[in-house]
Amino acid sequence: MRPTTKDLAIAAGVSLATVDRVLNDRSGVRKDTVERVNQAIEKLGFIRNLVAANLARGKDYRFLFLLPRGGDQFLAGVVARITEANLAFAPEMMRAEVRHIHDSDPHQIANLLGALDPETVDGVAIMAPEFPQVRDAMARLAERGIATVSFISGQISSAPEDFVGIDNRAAGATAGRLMGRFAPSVPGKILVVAETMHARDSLERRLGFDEVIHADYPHLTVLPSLETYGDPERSARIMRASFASHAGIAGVYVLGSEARVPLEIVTAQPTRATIIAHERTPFTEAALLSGQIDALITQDPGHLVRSAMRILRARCDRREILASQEKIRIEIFLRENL
Amino acid sequence: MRPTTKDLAIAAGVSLATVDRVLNDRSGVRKDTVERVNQAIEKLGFIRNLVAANLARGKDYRFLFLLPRGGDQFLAGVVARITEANLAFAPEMMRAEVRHIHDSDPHQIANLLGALDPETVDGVAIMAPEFPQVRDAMARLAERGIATVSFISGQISSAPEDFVGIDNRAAGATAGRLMGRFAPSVPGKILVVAETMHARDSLERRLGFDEVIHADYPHLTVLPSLETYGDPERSARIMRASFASHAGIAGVYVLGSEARVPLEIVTAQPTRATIIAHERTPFTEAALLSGQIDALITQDPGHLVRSAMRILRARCDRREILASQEKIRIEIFLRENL
DNA sequence: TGTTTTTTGAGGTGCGTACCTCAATTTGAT
DNA sequence: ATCAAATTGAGGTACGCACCTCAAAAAACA
Repeated sequence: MRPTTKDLAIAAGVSLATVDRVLNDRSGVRKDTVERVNQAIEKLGFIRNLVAANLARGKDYRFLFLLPRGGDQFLAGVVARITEANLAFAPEMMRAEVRHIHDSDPHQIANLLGALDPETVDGVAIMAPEFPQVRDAMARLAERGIATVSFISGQISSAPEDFVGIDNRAAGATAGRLMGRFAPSVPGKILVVAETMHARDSLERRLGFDEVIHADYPHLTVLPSLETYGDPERSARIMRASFASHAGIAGVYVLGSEARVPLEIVTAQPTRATIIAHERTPFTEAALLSGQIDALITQDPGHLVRSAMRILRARCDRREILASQEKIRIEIFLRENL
Repeated sequence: MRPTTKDLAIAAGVSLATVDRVLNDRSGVRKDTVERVNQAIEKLGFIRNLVAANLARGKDYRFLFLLPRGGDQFLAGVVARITEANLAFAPEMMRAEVRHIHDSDPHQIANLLGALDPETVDGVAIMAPEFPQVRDAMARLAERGIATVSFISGQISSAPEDFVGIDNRAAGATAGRLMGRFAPSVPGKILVVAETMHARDSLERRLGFDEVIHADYPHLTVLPSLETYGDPERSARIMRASFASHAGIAGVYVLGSEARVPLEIVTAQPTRATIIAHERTPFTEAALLSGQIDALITQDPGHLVRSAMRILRARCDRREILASQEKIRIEIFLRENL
């Protein structure tokens, strides 16, 4: 059986009360006593029963996901996974809510973060573009004892362990490698379509993509990124224009998670181009199956959500995480492994 | 706050004892009383606090992983993940041990399974080839109240929800697709190397591989599978023979998880061939990074292990699992997304 | 109707920990 | 040595539930 606090007390030659003081680092214990208890912990291999601890404390973990408002299918998937995770984590006393933000309004975001009450929220996962105000607000949250992680789109400042998401440069490089290997080995042009190049994710993906293409597939020319601004009409217009002005488009790389319009335009062209897109949504899935898309680079929304919650919980408990479980993989989907 | 058994008792108009009898379906409660309690559960949205329940019961979950004896790097990785998972799941009172078996001795395996004591083992994850004896032994385990899942290599009989691992046909198909797209579009031959074609996994992978190649890349000819029987010398010999007798080998597909020898032989050849292998090990990883291997089809050992443990635990608790979390993905690794 | 059987209630104990109080002991400063 | 301050011990209650016992109430039967 696992050693309990009682065993600890006996082994350290102190009382339960003292063990308790050490474990929850309350004041009023001499240094050498603390040391003795810690040695006993080491010696017995004591693992604190967090389950019992939380029972006693009556604690549950309440987390918040701050996500951009928007009709994105990918985001919808994330929200669905949060709902699922609420069920899966209910026995472990974890709950998460979603709150939507205008991702172009740093002021609103900062205000929202500032208004969070440590009494009602234990941790926040934030998906927002980089703004100094947001970064500062996150820092202040930490001071007030609310755990934070950047979610999917990392803040520059954030340390790797505070970021839940993929390495977007590597994701772009992966897309580049696939494009290079899938496209014919003859000179051709690559169209890159993004919602906006103001987002850090897009920039990094493009960077990684270009690196690989330039290094290993010099016969391919990557054209300047087209920005759709999430507007279907604009999207269709600029894409048609590109096809009109560039002959020999061999591939299309859709950076963002909204691939519908770009895809329609491409498939309407007479020549076949290799298409690589990001994120798995009902739409991209169908397109991959039907052969319209050649490959999908994705991150698993379910994993993202659960990972964020586990990390926030570990932060609350001042515990280490199991790094290998929390590393979000850059997944490649072909029709066969969907 | 979440409703407790007390709230339930009040809402149902019965005593705590009766609620307890219903929850743990003990006998001695009239049908309509059971019904009333269940309605109260429904109405309040009562979720039993499994954590407290297990505390009270003093229960912990002890699982067993039955793995083939063998020096395979992939298997070594699995074992390492089990050790890790023991740490990660310790707060949830789950433990797992590894026991090695001779995977060619169904009798020994069946005996071992038969000797398991429900008092000391709550669940078993079994990685073993298909033998009637093993299947029967697994069925008998279930009767004795020990949960079982097939691990990595599924038994024919096993229902999908009793299997933790990937769809090997799809994995083979994925390899086929990559091979088809990576290899030059000119006639060529594909070498397939396996440890043994007696294992179901190998057969299925080959099947999926062939399907895709035949359907979409008719210029490629898939040669009969070479079997290494895990013997490096034999392996080297038959591969050299193949290269000697076949001109124009465009690709090599390494079915099993031991790619070292095949790779050495291939890279010693004057002509460059596309190489696709399975499983991520220190060796294949290095080979992918150095460009010797073109792609890796993998399943995540950490995910496999944790998934098996979560599923076994859910079985013990007679709970549903979160299917999306337990689906093991067929991962594709290129150098860029490693 | 009385009698047996079934069902229900009331209450207790314990799981491993948190957190509280109060008194006893030790320590440090003077 | 003396006194205040810091440290420690002993013991209690609680968390939500499982599991036990015993008695009371209700239902089923004769």
